[in-house]
Amino acid sequence: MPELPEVEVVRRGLANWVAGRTVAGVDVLHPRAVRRQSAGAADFAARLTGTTFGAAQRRGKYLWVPLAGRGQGFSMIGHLGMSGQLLVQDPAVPDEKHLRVRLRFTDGGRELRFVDQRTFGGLAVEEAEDGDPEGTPVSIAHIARDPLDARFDDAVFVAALRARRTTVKRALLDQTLISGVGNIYADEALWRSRLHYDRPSATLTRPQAALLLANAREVMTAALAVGGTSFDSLYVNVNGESGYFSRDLDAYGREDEPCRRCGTAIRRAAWMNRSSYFCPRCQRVPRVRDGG
DNA sequence: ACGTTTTCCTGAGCGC
DNA sequence: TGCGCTCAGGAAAACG
Repeated sequence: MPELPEVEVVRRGLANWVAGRTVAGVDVLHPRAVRRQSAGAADFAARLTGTTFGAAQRRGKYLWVPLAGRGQGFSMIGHLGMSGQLLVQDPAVPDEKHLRVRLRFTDGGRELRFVDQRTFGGLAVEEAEDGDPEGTPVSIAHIARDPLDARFDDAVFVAALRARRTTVKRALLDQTLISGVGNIYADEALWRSRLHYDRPSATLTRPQAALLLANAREVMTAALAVGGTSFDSLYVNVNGESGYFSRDLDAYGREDEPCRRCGTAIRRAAWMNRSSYFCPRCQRVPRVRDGG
């Protein structure tokens, strides 16, 4: 499942393979893949055709490519959802089963393909913030910066986390508070911080909140260094290759396996229609003292 | 206004 | 063999 490190790997692939190339044509094979485009698939194709791609950017799990030439002032935004892939593929390679969008280039070289089994992801051409050299799409203004962004403000995050009336894992997954963290890296950051997912965020001390942030940053940096986390063929880089971080996970997906700190069996709990993996010994919810 | 729940989607895996 | 069920989960809309 693509979270920050996986999306960053894809962003780098786009920067390497499609920057400076001009779009010759667009095939939308599934309208749901461009549902963010309010005027529809034909509008998506028309807005891209003839534009030149700039350097790919990323915020959290969103990525985008600023457009130049006749697309000036707009960006192509993408989100991989759960199973989205952006592949740079030789035109001779047969269509993937779940190919949703194809972009062909004027140089006749490798095309860009958006492949997505579950169709939670998508592409769109959107207006960029006025005068922003990075072409940040207006529609993601509400997404917080991510912890690998030089402009992420640690002190603001720590204060906001402690001000929230919610639980700590919900807060980690709230992209308006901190972006890029999904279920896998949330569980990993909590494990490293010895915090239970249902811990009320307002009960964290300032050092605990700072440690949680540092651990989230650290685990995502480590994952990025080895190409991200892959469990199956659903997450790959633009060349179709998997990452290797899954072997280094300490909590996620390790139900019944021994905690690498204390040996206690890792537990999986149903949580918000998904799963939370945690060590029942290292990560306890502090008992709420009753009234007295 | 804010926090919580629902909704979207498809394929793998499993019990019967 | 096939059917129905559960699970995977990001983010925005809908809800309270």
